[in-house]
Amino acid sequence: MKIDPDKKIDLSAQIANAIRDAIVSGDMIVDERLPSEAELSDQFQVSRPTVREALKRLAAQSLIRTQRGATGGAFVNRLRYEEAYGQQVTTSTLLLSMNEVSFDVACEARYALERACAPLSAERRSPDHLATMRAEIHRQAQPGLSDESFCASDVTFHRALVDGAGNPVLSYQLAGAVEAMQPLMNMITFTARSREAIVGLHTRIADALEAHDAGGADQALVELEAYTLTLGRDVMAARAKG
Amino acid sequence: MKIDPDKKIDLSAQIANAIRDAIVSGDMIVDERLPSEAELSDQFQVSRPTVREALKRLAAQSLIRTQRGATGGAFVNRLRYEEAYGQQVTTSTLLLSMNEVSFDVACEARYALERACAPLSAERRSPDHLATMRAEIHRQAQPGLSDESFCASDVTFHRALVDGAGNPVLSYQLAGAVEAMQPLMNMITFTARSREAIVGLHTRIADALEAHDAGGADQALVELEAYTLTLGRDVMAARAKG
DNA sequence: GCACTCAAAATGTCAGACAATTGCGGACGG
DNA sequence: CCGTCCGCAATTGTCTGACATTTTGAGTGC
Repeated sequence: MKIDPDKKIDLSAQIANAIRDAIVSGDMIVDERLPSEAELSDQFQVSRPTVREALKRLAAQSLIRTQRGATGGAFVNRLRYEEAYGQQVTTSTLLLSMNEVSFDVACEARYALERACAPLSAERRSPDHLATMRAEIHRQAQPGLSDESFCASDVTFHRALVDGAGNPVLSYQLAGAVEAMQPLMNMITFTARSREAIVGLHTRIADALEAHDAGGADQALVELEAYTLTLGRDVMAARAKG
Repeated sequence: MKIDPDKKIDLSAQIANAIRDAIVSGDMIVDERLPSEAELSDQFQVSRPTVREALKRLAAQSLIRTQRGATGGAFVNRLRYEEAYGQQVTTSTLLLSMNEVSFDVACEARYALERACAPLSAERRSPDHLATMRAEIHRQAQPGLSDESFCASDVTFHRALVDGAGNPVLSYQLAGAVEAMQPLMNMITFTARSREAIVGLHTRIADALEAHDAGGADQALVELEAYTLTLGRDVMAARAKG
């Protein structure tokens, strides 16, 4: 961890990569303190601003955290699920919006992943998860709800479904897929009739999970995917025409 | 986009967040040029090093790219799948290694997600995907292969399975789950007998996908998950004893 | 023994300068 | 008229040095 030739890429990027590799490979463990900025600049033979740019790169990825004061410094950060969620959602959202991912493709991915969770969720969902789903269903049935709020509630409902599987790795992976869909879903205008259909399917999902009925949940998800797809296609068709 | 009070968090973080929000919200579009560092420091009323730290944070997340020279500057970067893959894998790997995720939980998540891809892959896999799988199966049957190479080949095989679904969003989401498992898989010592069993299951998966047999692929994946689980548990038991 | 003060260490921020790179336009020659 | 070359200007990359701010801990006085 001392390589800094006259490569073409930034010194700060090289230093950040060197430290990142040390962290990922396990050479530096969680909560271990990095050398101070002055020591690093001495060690890498660069100036302090360059070291700082490297540290900011790492901080942006939540690989380190910094603390001021006498016993302060930069520390290897324990990457928590909540932080990782946020980055995942941001990245997934941008991927979808910048790469002209069609509604169909995104929808297919989302429901394929959710259906992977459904059997586990049917087995393990807690009363808490069921309560969250019931509450969101109730909210979605309110007449005055805006389209944005309806979508937000939809996301909460589906996240409860995913979390019900009791597998944090699955929850983490799914967070991106489900939440990144929200901007696409927000384009849909939910009529009273379509809301009724969705609430009905949500109810069937919650009922099936409560009854530990994996097959029923899967079937309802398949129908929900098909219905969501038609709603999305209607929007696209209307947009193409208008 | 001009908020900089005397908050407690770094100015560079605030500036980075402001610009990130502008990008995520769509206020800045792909390939749009940001103001120069001098202009930004003027606009935000901070010094140029502070602006640079903010830009490095964004660059670390692949949100912008920079270019030197007269017509250079910082540009909103089109986030590509390949870049996102890398970050996803790094993040997932660290999440697993830093949060004491058990082999069982990681394994369950991985196969749940792969099984979500299997039906789509059975429908759409190209000859290319099949050829990749066959090649990796052949490699895995070589006697002199190291455990690491066997694991790497395993990852390639499963990525071909996932890519066969023809859904880039799915591929992106799965990349993290599959590749982040590799360090855990590397702990396993693959005996000749266990390799034979795995190669057999891989062959069944490839055969099923070639025959467009979603059910067969799913069944083989279920068996592969169960078998991988026993291998992992043996390692854990041996480690606990020794 | 307790509270207060102050020094030291570290990060955060600033100002100014120079180096390196790159595109563009103008000058020059054919 | 056209092409080539040179140099300038704009921009990022890097360095130096300084000061501000925060935090801890040790010393000091009561």
